[in-house]
Amino acid sequence: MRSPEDLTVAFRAAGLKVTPQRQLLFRLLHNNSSHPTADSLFNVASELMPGISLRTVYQTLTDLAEMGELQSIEVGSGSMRFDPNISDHHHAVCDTCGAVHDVYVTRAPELRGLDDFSVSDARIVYRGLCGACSVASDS
Amino acid sequence: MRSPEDLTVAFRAAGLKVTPQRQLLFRLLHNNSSHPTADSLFNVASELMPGISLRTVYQTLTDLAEMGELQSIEVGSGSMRFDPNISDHHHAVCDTCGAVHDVYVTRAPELRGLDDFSVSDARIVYRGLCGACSVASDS
DNA sequence: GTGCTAATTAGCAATAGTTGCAAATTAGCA
DNA sequence: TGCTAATTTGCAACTATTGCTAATTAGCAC
Repeated sequence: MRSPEDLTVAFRAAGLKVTPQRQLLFRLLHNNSSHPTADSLFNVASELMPGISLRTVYQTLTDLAEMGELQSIEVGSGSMRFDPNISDHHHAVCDTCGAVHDVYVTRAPELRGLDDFSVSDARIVYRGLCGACSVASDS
Repeated sequence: MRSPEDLTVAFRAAGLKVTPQRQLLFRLLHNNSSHPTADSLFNVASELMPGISLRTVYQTLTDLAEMGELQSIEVGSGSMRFDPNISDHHHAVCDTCGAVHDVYVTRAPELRGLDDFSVSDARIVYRGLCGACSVASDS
């Protein structure tokens, strides 16, 4: 995702308005690698801007995703997560703490059984134990 | 997933009862590669056994998944899908018709950025156009 | 076959996450 | 400064799923 400043320009160029709510969300998402849900973002945003609505958070996330500034990912936690890292990468989810980590895959897997299918996107979700939880379970 | 006959034995061995509802679902799932949702199974089951409850379909799917006879998969369609194919494979989803196909991957991808994470499972979801939809869009 | 008991079913309420809608507000332009 | 379309908010609605409970039933012992 681009910087809040760049997004301000991009939003205006797309005929979208730049409101204080959106600026706040731009800042909260920039360089955010926590893969937040709409709700967790709403909680943080509410501290800084009491009265902001969850609906607005959803709306802005949808706008950003439509502009290609965000990736929305599903990792089986029940709610959608948003990732401002739009480089080609995948995700690893800790079964214990639920944390989501970015993963880069160097060798594209080779497919079988996909004779008649043109692939436009591939997403890998790894599951397992993250470092911290793996240490915690040694006892 | 094992045959309805084998599942009957396995359920009883696990202290679970084998009801007509469950037997019907065993049959509907056996060799089923359509990756059905609970609701789509319920619709088919209702034709054959009017009065069967959606709740029972969910319950039986949960039981089968817990016994390792079914894989539950999420492909972003909003609802869980169930796959009686429990061999090591992945899925390809057509963006046009929504059909889900089984995919086998021969070469495990090599990871970067996962220093401290012990992977226990990996799931790949491909998106694109299936053969039929790709033909249909040539015009 | 009969009876017992725990498992199951069905129906409905409840929940979580998300989206639709409409009135009031506001950004951004002329 | 004023206009207008975009936005925000609050709430209702919606979908997929699970919780709960009374009534039913499978499967065992006899």
